[in-house]
Amino acid sequence: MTLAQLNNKFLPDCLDGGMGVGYTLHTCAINHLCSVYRVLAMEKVSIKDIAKAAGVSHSTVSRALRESPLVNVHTKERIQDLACEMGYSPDAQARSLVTGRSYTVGVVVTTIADPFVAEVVQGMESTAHDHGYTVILSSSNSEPEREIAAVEMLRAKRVDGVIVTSSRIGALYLDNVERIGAPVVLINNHNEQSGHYTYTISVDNHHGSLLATNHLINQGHSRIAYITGPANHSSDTERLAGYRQALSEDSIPYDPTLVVPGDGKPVGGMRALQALIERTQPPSAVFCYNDMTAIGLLRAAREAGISIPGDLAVIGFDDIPLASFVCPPLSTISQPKKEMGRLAMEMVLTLAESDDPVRPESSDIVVKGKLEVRQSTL
Amino acid sequence: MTLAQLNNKFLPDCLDGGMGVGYTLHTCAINHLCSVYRVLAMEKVSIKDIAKAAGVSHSTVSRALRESPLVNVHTKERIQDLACEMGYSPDAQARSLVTGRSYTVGVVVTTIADPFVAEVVQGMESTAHDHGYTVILSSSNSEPEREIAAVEMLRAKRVDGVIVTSSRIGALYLDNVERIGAPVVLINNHNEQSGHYTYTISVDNHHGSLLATNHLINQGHSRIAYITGPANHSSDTERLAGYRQALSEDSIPYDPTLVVPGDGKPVGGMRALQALIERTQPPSAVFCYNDMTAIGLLRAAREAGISIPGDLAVIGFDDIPLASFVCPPLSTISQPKKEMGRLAMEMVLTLAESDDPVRPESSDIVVKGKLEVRQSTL
DNA sequence: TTGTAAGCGTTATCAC
DNA sequence: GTGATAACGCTTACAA
Repeated sequence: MTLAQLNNKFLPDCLDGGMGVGYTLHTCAINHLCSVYRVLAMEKVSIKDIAKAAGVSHSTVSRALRESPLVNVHTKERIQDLACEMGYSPDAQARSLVTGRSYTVGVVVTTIADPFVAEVVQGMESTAHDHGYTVILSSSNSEPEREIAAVEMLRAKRVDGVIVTSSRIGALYLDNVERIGAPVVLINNHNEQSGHYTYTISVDNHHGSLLATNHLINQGHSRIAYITGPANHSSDTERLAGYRQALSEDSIPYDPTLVVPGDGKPVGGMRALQALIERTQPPSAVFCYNDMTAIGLLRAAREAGISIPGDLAVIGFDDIPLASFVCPPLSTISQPKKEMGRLAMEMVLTLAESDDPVRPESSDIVVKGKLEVRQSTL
Repeated sequence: MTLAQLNNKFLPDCLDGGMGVGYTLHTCAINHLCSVYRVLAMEKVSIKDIAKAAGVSHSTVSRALRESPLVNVHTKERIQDLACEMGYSPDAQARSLVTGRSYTVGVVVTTIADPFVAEVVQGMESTAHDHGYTVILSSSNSEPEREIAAVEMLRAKRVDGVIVTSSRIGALYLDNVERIGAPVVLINNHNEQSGHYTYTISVDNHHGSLLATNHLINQGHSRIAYITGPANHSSDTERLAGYRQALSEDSIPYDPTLVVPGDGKPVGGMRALQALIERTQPPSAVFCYNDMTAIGLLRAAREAGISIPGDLAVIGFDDIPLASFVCPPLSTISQPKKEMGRLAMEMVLTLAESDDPVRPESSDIVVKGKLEVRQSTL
């Protein structure tokens, strides 16, 4: 059976919908047809191959495949069937080369293994998907040079936009941002001296901190400790400030020795608990920079025989999925993670799709966290 | 100052290393130079622009930028400096179009918010990075048609390979796999009737199940329940089989009523506990399909006032990060998640880079889990 | 050592 | 309606 003969056997309902971007081709029934087609499909079939087989020019094929009205409905169908039979898959790169849009956005994270990050990324991916975009994932491991290398790589891949979570890069970054050509939005940016000419999504750390500290105060605590996060993160500075404001609003004197250093990870929380219980006058409650810190603290407390919340009330920040499953379930400030991912993606797509060459100077969305009361403070 | 004049001001140490793929361009000191360059960088600069500025042909530029030996060392330097100054970024898509390699692999997951998946993906991403590849992430939400659409999209993006985790697609898939043109490796494939002409990485479910059940038996238990995972997953079938074999090896009669349905999620575990304690003769130990199930069960037990492991010993499967932090810390079978991600990525890259057109019929790597004893069984 | 030209798979602008 | 033809930015023979 020759190719010409096969080409005459058109399948009627080969396509199950408009081809649009051409991703629905797979549904055609040809899958189960003559194995000769398999072989044909092996060799990448291009628009030109279809043109040759259909006896038309490649531009006609292009039009037919993109549902252009500028093509005879009959030949359009014929071409679509043929494309389907031959196992055609449009080359997104070639298309991007001429259209200038890749329908791809780059996402730079510290590590995807961080449950907080993972949920944010899920929000991003799903909204990207809804808009017909795909996501390139890149990890920075919190190393600035890896982060900037990732951005450069994304530039080479001609992404339509970039989202960076928990960026460590500040002023140095901005120069690169201007060169990248695609919009860059930062989510929970951790750098102190940024905040000019950028697009950001971030949680209101100060507000969340007020919620957490006030909750502890309302529970009757007045000796309240704060375990810090990693140094030089603006989020930590802001959370500390909120903690101090809550204290002062209730006329509770601020005791700097009750601020003990952590690192945003369980081990930091474990060490912090040690430091706290060694004090002559330990606190009755503690507000931790984040849930991971609180969870480490919880674990150390269990090992040290300290009852939570009896001896010590504990509240965290983030509301990672783990928080409600630890023992006791952890009170915390819930960040709308998926929502933030969604917002970041929508912002970057809006920027990418605006044909207005001059973008707004900056755009910063601040979302508010929510107090989640669980057993660790009751 | 004209472009020509600027072009004469070559920066000496503009590049800090071999250009290779051209991702190190950003490090050049020009960042802080004349703002005229900024403007130039705004308009995408191509190899031809550099050629024009340098007064050579664009092929010479191409060679210079790729460290080809076929170019005068002096002009090479001149061109590299120029490229750097002008803020050149190579177009990976254009390059891919001609070389046929995109240095990109697609990763399809159920959801990245699953901590198990996230860790596997981290293993993938980091080894991809080490090999100079990038990762496109796509979520299937466990919906077969979304999964297959994702694969089709990846085909359009001309990825060099695809990794699918926890695939639900079976025979139907294989046809598509043959058409994709790029190697596809499945990791912890969940489909019953697959297992021919594919490349897979999976954990030895049967073996892990033996470990878990034997551990419970060694602890003196003989009434041991099993909470199943989602229906029709081969992993569940295999774990159940391992459980049964362990029982029979110790001459413990198999009681089908001790196998209660779960769904692989906490809620399934919570419901399962309810079912167990309502029995006249409840089990003294329970082996859960996975950690999420066990964690739900733990929580329900706490609420029902059942002591773990006093009243009921519990063991899970997976060893997600959460497992060691719940209360009591959960005994489980640890899957080498990052390792599996690494193996999958290396397999797909090996397949992609082998210029041998005929690939091995199939290649299946089975890794063994490890018993992780914690307080929930002691 | 360098330049010319062809081509990768598209879309887009013209004519016809 | 359709078909040449020219891009898009790059690599790579083949010539010079």
